[in-house]
Amino acid sequence: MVSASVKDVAALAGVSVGTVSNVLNRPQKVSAEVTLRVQSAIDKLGFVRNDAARQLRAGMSHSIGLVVLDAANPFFSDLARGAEDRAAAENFTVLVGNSNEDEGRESAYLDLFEQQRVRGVLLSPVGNVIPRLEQLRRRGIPTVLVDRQTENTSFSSVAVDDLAGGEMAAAHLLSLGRRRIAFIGGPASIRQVADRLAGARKAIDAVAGATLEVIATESLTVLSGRAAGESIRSRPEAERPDAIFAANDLLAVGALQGLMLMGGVKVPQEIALIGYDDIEFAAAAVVPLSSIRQPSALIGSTALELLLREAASEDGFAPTQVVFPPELIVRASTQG
Amino acid sequence: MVSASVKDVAALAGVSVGTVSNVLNRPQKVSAEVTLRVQSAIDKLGFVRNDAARQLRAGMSHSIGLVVLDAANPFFSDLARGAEDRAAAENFTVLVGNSNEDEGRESAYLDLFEQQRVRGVLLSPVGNVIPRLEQLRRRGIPTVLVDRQTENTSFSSVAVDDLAGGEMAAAHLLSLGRRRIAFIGGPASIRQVADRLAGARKAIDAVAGATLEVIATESLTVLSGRAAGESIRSRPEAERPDAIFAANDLLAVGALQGLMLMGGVKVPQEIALIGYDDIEFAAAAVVPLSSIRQPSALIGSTALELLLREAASEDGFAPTQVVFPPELIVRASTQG
DNA sequence: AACTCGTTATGAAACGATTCATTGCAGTGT
DNA sequence: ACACTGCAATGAATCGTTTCATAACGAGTT
Repeated sequence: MVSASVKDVAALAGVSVGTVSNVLNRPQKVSAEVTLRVQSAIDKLGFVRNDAARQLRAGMSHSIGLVVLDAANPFFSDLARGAEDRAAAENFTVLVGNSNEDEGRESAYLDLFEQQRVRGVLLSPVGNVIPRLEQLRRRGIPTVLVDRQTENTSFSSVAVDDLAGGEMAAAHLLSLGRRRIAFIGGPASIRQVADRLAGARKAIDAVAGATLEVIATESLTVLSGRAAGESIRSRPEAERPDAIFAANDLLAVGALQGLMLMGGVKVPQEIALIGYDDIEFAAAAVVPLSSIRQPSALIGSTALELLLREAASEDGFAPTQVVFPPELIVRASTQG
Repeated sequence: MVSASVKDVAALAGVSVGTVSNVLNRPQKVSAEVTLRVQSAIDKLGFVRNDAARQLRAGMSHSIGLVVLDAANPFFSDLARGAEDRAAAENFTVLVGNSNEDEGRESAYLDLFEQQRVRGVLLSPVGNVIPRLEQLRRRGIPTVLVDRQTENTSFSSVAVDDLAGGEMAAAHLLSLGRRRIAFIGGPASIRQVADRLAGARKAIDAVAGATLEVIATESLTVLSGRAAGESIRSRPEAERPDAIFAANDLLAVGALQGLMLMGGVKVPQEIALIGYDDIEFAAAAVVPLSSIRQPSALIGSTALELLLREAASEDGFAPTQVVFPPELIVRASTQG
């Protein structure tokens, strides 16, 4: 026998299976003496509940499915952590799937979660999943979208206001007296990039004499940022911007390297620099980076809470859109 | 009714439940005509298999549990990816738990995995878990240790030879003609750190006139590395080492920053620098970093394969220890 | 016509935990 | 002595899938 069942425990303790179950789930219903006997039988046999049987009977699992775009991205691992901690507090487990920005993998994880009868799904979507999510909902599995504001208000979502974040970053640079601002970022097809740029433009348009230059990059990586930084450094001094807003911290770190290479441009004296995301590495850069912080863990925990509330309520739950404000973190790269 | 069962499908298709199950699991046993009828019933009802019921019947799940020390560490996320990909190929799912170097969380995940009746566990251990693993084994759940060579040969393990890696790194520096080597790393209680240092010492002792200086750090972070780098830069030129081996890439990146600050020490002209792990960021550093690459994804996939083999075999499986050789990656920080 | 295969399809049993209507029993009150 | 209350414990039924011994049926052999 590989593992003991309630039946074995009941036999050894000389009680019925129902009583064993009561000891496990409603201890107050069972007399102290019997509880003791059952407990010692459990210990002796090394009994461990079979989750599959519990779930089958319960009809639903105690798990939440989470699909992220990129498990290696600190933003998502923080988000996942936030969700997991919140879930643990409610006695739920989070199953994490990494779609790697691939629609096929995303879909495979949704299938898996459906088979597992998860209580709900947290999703940072790749493609147009709305029809699939509507199907899930019809089968009693609610979804909350994370890191994406959606036009479709029939689903709950938790996101950060990237427009406000972009505005905040640009306004900070303007408040330092900088007027020739460069935005580094791309591809423009990524919503976050577009929103952050739009926010920056809004702030800059509001100040007379301030100009915005957009330096497009192919990706949101350190390498792309470095190339952008180097191209700025190689310009005649008069043609350089006096401040840079990078669409994320990886770009900013790269830009910093590109600018400082060979005793080049001084940051922040000649060019002030601000990034976005406030990843752990930002504070540890050669010149500690100012950044716009996103409450990644809070996004995760909030999304999970919304999801559980939605799952608990009978149909007719009103979808809720939560948008967090970003936060400005000032460090050396925009000081002095 | 929230979701349809085989019974509903059978009724609609006008066949027995056994036949529906056969369509799902042994299609060749069922006539084409019936298969068609069942399939269309499945589609019409939106039937989705209930995994809990399958598992209950099967007695074991199709999942593998994986507990890592730090989900945010690229090394572990790569390892997890390797394991997941290999698992997917065998139709298994990997449940990832993050112990965050906490014994309590580690233990909680092992409990959870046991309740889920996972097929096996992949573990990067925190404390002394051997007794717990022996208990698991007695209950039919095998374990493979990852990223840890263990004296205890009763369990399979997959790891990298850190001694050889350290030796390789130091030998590379020596081959450049450098003789005053500094090792940056700590705390010494971490086995990986100790092994890498021991390997370096071995290589250095073999070369007459070569010296090794150990600069202890509190942690394996960018910040610690930077402090070490700055302390070296602030020395009189004659007392500086001519090469540095950092215990991991985060330290190396930090050291690089500390050295280059304010047009300081030139890397690699004045001081050559090599790190360890070959994280993605290493290639993107101000001066691209040489490093010792660990095959993280390969470790994950190999561990998973060992585990499945062990799980499939009846008792009496001979535990296997796999040790991978590290690989030297030469970049600008040790060239020229 | 009786028979043996071979191919399909059947449906009851089993997996293990939980639930709930029911029973047993001791104690109270009349 | 009887009824009543309340607490403990019982055990059969249930969840949905898979399995396997059995049945049904048609085709081919004698």
